[in-house]
Amino acid sequence: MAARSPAGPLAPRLRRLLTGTFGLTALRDGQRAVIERVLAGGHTLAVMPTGAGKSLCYQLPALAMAGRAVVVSPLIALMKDQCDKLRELGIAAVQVHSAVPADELTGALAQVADGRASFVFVTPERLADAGFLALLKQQPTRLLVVDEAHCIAQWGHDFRPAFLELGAARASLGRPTVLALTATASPSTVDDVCRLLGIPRDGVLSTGTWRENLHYRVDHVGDEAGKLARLIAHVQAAPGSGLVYTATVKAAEAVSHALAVAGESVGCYHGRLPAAERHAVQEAFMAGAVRVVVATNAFGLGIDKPDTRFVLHYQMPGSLDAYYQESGRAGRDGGPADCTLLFLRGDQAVQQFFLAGRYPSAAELEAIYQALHHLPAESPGWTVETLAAALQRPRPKVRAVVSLLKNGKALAADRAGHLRLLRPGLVADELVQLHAMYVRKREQGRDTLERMVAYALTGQCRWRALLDHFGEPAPFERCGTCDNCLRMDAYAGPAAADPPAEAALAPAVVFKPGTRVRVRRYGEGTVVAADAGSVTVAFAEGEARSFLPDFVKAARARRPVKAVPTAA
DNA sequence: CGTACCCGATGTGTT
Repeated sequence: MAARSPAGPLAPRLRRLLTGTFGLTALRDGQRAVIERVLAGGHTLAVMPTGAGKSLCYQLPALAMAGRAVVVSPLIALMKDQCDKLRELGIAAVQVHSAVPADELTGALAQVADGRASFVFVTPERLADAGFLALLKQQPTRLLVVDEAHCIAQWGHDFRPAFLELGAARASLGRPTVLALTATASPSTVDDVCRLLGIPRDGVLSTGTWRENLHYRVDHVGDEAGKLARLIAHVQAAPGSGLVYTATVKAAEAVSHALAVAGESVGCYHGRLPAAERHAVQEAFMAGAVRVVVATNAFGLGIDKPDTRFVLHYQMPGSLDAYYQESGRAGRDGGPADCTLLFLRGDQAVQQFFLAGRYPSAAELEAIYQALHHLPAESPGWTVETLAAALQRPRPKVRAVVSLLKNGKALAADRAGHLRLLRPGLVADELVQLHAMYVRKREQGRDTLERMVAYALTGQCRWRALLDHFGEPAPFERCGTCDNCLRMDAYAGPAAADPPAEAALAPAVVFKPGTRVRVRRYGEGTVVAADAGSVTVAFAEGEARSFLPDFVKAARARRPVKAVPTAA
């Protein structure tokens, strides 16, 4: 999967473009392999960290191909940025989204229709619009770029289903070369993206996830008050700029207030703030006028402050993907940075709550499907909006169901957005089958959350846990810098250097093979093997399973036995 | 208890 630059000089036309148009003398690691593969027509998913020069990976081949590139981006702000930069280079770039002023939009659409625009920046919602797609199809598209492609997996199945319709859009555009770009992708995300966009397995080029300057740690806390006190102490002790992530708007406001009271230079950022205020907080953070920003996951995409020295999580996110994305915003300048998760077991419930409301229920699917059989009064057909209003359901849910039915070829939308059933009269069984995807997604979501918790509870090297999750081999035995590695060093005995003051017993205990233990929900068994990260237990039925040490207790004592350190 | 686009309703200030 590693992106390796092929030997030999760069093709002259690429070199001319690189120096002439972009004023650069050389390509960076990983860029060349992506660019040459795309130029050869290979569908590609490029996984490279923020700041590694992802933009050039699509801009250079698009110009070299001398055809049009359609660039899908999840955020209007990102599109504006990229579009403006290309225009400054004298390149014909247009953008089509709701924030484009009417006069500019007219010109942009004209340039889309007659093919003058070399780059067309669009939201996935635009690309799902039949009217816009028809306009786009008047001219050939050579390259389809999907920026921040992990959004397909992260948002496509519920929050912004238009991402899942990229598959249909691609087919409709005549299957141009596809280039998907992202900074983080676990195997399951890679799978989603590749399947939707028709990217083959060998089209995944990755520069690797490990960054030795990030120091991970998990602080286990017993209650909310203790957590807040710990957070304040952390922030006060930490040098430089930093981010504090919370799971809710309410917590973001409470935590930023508490930090302000404690005398910290702090801003607050979440999706419920007016755009102007969000902008002001972001600018102040970037300029260093505010040292710390407390934010929900609204703060992230497109933000790059390389000298961010710490990222603290006040509440766990719902997945290790999200945790790595957010914590990975620290230390992009290569300098040392701390990534700390304040772990309170009860915080898992917040994520479970989000998960419970994420996907439409079978009853919702049924109600929406049935309503589509009857035309609304005095109207040529249902739209997502009128349907949501008539059924008094949240619009995101209606959108998700409509998208599911479209992908199942049971529904189509015309250019005005009116919905038409292609397969009326589906029986309950067939609807259940359609709904099965949501059931699977919910189960997946539970597993994903469990893995986040497992990361917090593990006694193994944090970087190993992260790399395992991203399906990458670790280039080391232990990172040597995370909290667990420091603890293991402390265990190693007096020979080791001074154990750090914060080194305490890991929450995980290590059981000797042969110990009788009791496992929650599984009953009594015998330890077969164990390390700091997991315990394998054999049960009477002859089956052996592995568990997190926290779930395993000594059979008689009914409480964790004292840690028996094995050779670390 | 979170994440964004989009679009139409309503409001504000200019000619």
